[in-house]
Amino acid sequence: MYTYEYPRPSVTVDIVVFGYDGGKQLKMLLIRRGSEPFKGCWALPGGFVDMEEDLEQAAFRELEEETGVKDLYLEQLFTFGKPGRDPRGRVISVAYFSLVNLQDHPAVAASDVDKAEWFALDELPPLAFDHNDIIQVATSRLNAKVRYQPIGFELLPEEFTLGQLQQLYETVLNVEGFNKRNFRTRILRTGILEEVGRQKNVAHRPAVLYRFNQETYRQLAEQRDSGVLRRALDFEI
Amino acid sequence: MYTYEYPRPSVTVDIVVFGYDGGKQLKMLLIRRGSEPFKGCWALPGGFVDMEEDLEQAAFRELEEETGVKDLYLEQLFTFGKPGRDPRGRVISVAYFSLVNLQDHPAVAASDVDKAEWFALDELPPLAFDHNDIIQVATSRLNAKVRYQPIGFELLPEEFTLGQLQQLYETVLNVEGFNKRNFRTRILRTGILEEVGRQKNVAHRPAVLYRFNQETYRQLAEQRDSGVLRRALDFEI
DNA sequence: ACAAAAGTGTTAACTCTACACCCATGT
DNA sequence: ACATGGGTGTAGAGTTAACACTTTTGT
Repeated sequence: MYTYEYPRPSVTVDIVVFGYDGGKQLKMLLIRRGSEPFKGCWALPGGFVDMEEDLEQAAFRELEEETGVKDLYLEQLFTFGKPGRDPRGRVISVAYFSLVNLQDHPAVAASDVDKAEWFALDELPPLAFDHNDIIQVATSRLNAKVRYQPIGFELLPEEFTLGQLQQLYETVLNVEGFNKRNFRTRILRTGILEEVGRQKNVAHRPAVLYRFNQETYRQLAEQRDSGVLRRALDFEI
Repeated sequence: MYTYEYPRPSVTVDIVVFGYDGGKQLKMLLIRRGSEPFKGCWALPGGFVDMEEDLEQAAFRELEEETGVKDLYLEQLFTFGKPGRDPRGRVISVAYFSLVNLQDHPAVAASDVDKAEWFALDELPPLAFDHNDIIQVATSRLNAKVRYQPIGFELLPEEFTLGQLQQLYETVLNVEGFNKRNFRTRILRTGILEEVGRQKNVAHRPAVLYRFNQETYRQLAEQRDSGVLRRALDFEI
């Protein structure tokens, strides 16, 4: 038992993971709750922060424990703390946000009774707590992020074609039929893609495979932030 | 006394308020701590979240209690939770962020022993806790925000000239000598400024006074977010 | 030969940049 | 008259948007 002079809230983390498999739908990683409250209900992976671990560490730990998903990049999203958002009492939750490709993160292990699954974004089940609000904020963030950061880095496999990248952008922005010519010109002029080969065994002209050059990206982002470059690194399509 | 089955962290809010007075420096609102730890040291305004209040409410309350500053717009910045950031034990702090004009928020009341003061950004005193880190994150956020949101809304008095707005942008972006012609064209074409009169009693051609039209801004932002407009509302100067 | 997707050339409309210049006011 | 900051015209460079076209592969 732990005793304090003033009442204290509990602190949790919740993790919103968007996954992409090359199709026309983004997916999201959810778990089925094995215990009360909301037992049997779908929810975002997450749980209580331990006293000696950093918030981000807690997010990595809970995510792996509950879904088996690991080795990803987490970004803090927002902290939800409205009184009453959790029936167990005052619970403040720091939400994290991630983008992964489903090929590299297919494993969805179950810890004990919980179950984890990828859901298409437009077929999400009813969710526990205020997790709909959290997903709403995450979706807005993704839509904003796509305009100024190269999300392909995270959502596509290591090597990809410009066609795949364009399909991804159309999926995330929920539009169709970007002009191929102009999409290519825009992406390539940023200079952050590196040719690494060609497709093999496809029933059409094999596409050039590209890889994101993280180092080039880092340098350009730094130059932009320090004001040297003004209009570089514009991911508006 | 309050007793729990598992240990719990404390949760605080800290508020980063940037102020602008028309000059070449932004200012920041700090308080002098009247109690341990870091007694006598300068720090961001902030304090413990009450059990029945929302996080944002706590930020408003602490800010007013400690500095007298109120009636401002707060935006959540980031949550800092590294173990060891506070000598009192595990303390997780949700940081908020605000922009105000100093004319409308000059009052800097002292609650009991604490003192509150505006400091020029490049003359900040040594700060308590990890408040330097928090300010660092806030400064980055401001620099990013200036590119896609009309910060003049918050940092300038209700009515202002394009000259004042340009001075503000030069201050925030830390550059000099934007081309006046092009600055004007860019700002005016967004359509979010509304003419409200002319300067009086100035020793030069009186400038047109403008006001931000919040309603127009809201509509444009909505259209952009829903994908109707693509390149509207670009605040890149 | 065909289907399928990759990839290219080109042009008219538009936007950006830079610089020079004019304007209205108080002293 | 002049200092001061407000405000405008414009041309050349650069970018965007749109469309039609060519290329390379497997079947």
